[in-house]
Amino acid sequence: MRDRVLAALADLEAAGEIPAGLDTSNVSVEPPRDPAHGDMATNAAMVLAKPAGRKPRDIADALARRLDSVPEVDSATVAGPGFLNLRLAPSLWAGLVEHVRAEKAFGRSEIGGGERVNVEYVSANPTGPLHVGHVRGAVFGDALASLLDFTGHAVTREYYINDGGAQVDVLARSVYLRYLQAHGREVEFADGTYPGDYLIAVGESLKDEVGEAYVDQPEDVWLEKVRVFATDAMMDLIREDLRILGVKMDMFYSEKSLYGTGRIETAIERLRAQDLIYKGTLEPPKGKLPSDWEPREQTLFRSTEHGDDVDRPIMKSDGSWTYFAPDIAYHYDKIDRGFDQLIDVLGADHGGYVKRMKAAVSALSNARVPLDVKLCQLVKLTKDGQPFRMGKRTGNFITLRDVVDQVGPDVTRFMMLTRKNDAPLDFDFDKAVEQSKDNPVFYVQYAHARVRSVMRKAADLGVEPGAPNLADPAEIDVARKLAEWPRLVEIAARAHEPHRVAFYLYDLAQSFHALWNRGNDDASLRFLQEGDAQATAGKLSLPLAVAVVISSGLGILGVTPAEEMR
RNA sequence: GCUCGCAUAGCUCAGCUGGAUAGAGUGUCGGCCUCCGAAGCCGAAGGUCCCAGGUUCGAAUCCUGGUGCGAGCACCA
Repeated sequence: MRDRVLAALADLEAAGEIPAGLDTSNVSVEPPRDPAHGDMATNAAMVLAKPAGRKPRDIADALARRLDSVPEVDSATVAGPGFLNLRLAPSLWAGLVEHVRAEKAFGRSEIGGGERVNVEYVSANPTGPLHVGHVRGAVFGDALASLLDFTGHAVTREYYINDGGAQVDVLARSVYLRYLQAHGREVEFADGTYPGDYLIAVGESLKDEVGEAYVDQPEDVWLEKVRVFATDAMMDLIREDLRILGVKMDMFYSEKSLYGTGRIETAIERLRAQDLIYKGTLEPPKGKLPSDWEPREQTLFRSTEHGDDVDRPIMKSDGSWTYFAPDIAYHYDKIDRGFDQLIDVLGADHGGYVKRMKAAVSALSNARVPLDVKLCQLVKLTKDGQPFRMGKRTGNFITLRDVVDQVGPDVTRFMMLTRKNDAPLDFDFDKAVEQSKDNPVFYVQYAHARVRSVMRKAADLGVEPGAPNLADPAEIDVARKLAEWPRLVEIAARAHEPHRVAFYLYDLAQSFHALWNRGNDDASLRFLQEGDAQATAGKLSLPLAVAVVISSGLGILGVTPAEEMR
């Protein structure tokens, strides 16, 4: 439609009514907020008034005369300060609905242009099963990846395994204690070990594997072996957790695999070549000083050159790498693999980490590869009106499995996407289980199920969908909502905001339910026209088109469209 | 103290990257099932879009400065 308007503008230009060479990039042609204004509206006259040296109303009038003669436009009227409202012919809506019904890929786009995008998400430490805090990031990252895929990007979904740091040693020692326990020894879980019950089984299977080989042996005999054994076991747990949530990764990338290969050194050298690495002593942090602060000379990355607030240590004073160094190497590896864009999905507690990582990626890629870090805020779990508390110390926390077992993967995923990622999310267990209208998942699935129900009945009657016949405002309303889908997908993809899809689906379901209920009052609006196969055929395309969009939208979110509600 | 994020109806939140009279859900009040599934629909009431400036035809949206809340802030990842 925008093309029509631009063509009309070109006509005006040719006719000498407006000056040539105007910048039309700000001209928008969109459905207006208030449908009473028309089907489409353009701000062309207001945008162009100033550069053209004409009054907005004059341009709008001239444009209206041109557009009136376009066949798809029923009427073009000037309103307000210079808006041009277009009323489109019903036949155009019918054509759209038919298109959507026949074209299952409606909404898919190629705006990504095959750009290679790496989405890293979850990346939970391999020290235990995933808990609720991880679920949000997992669902968000997964939906974002699907959204980018839907819009023509070549997406890689990736999990970074932090198996190189001190926390996996802690894990290994904790498993060792369980191993001793499996041999009947009395053990004590000191601070700084993981007491979770989930390690009992790991200790036992370690016993099955090595027998008594590690009992009463010094740490240097078993630590390395137990670490590998334990992290493998934890990753199996995590993979299983992801599976029940319906998250599929393309790639698990091990931090440990970076060590001893010179890759960290290579990445650091690359920074050094740009004079971004130096030895120095950081200023103490402003405000409250940590009690044990003392100045230390460290190897630092000059991240301030790339927008960070202070330079960051990459090497500890004892000469070993900080966690930041392998992270730099890991991101360098992503750049090296040829990605055009990187996205990290992290928990909100990593906020302080964003600038330094962006600085590193900017430096390593000569500012070629953008890194977008999406921080997911906390999930506040409530049940019976009471907040759930998780104690990491006690090893007592709500696991992903607890949530999925109780409410199912579909509800879990949808609920996690009903808030934008940078706002905290309330997850109410009772409502999630309740399956009532408080629960938006069911509202959307219900719409889909209603369509399927109609189709089953139509099939019984032997009626096939035919050319759509739309007349009633409620029908046009649904069609209009469908027409927004491709544009919404593009906006959501550009903004990296999959939650927009969830809200859109709710809106679409709403206008569909409204139409459905209009059928209660007005029999002519029912999809199944009793005893009139031809009329029924004309009605079936619209609900089918709705089902097409709902299922591809839910597909992006990773939620199953329901065939029927039970 | 610094950094990042958030602030919109009683409550929980959308708001299409600057458009017209700011929208849903929930709660309150009032209606709709001999009917393709009422797990639904329709209507009413409810607003200083945190405050103050600025940018322009036009601001909830962009900029500056405040206020409040949250998260983070040197050899932990």
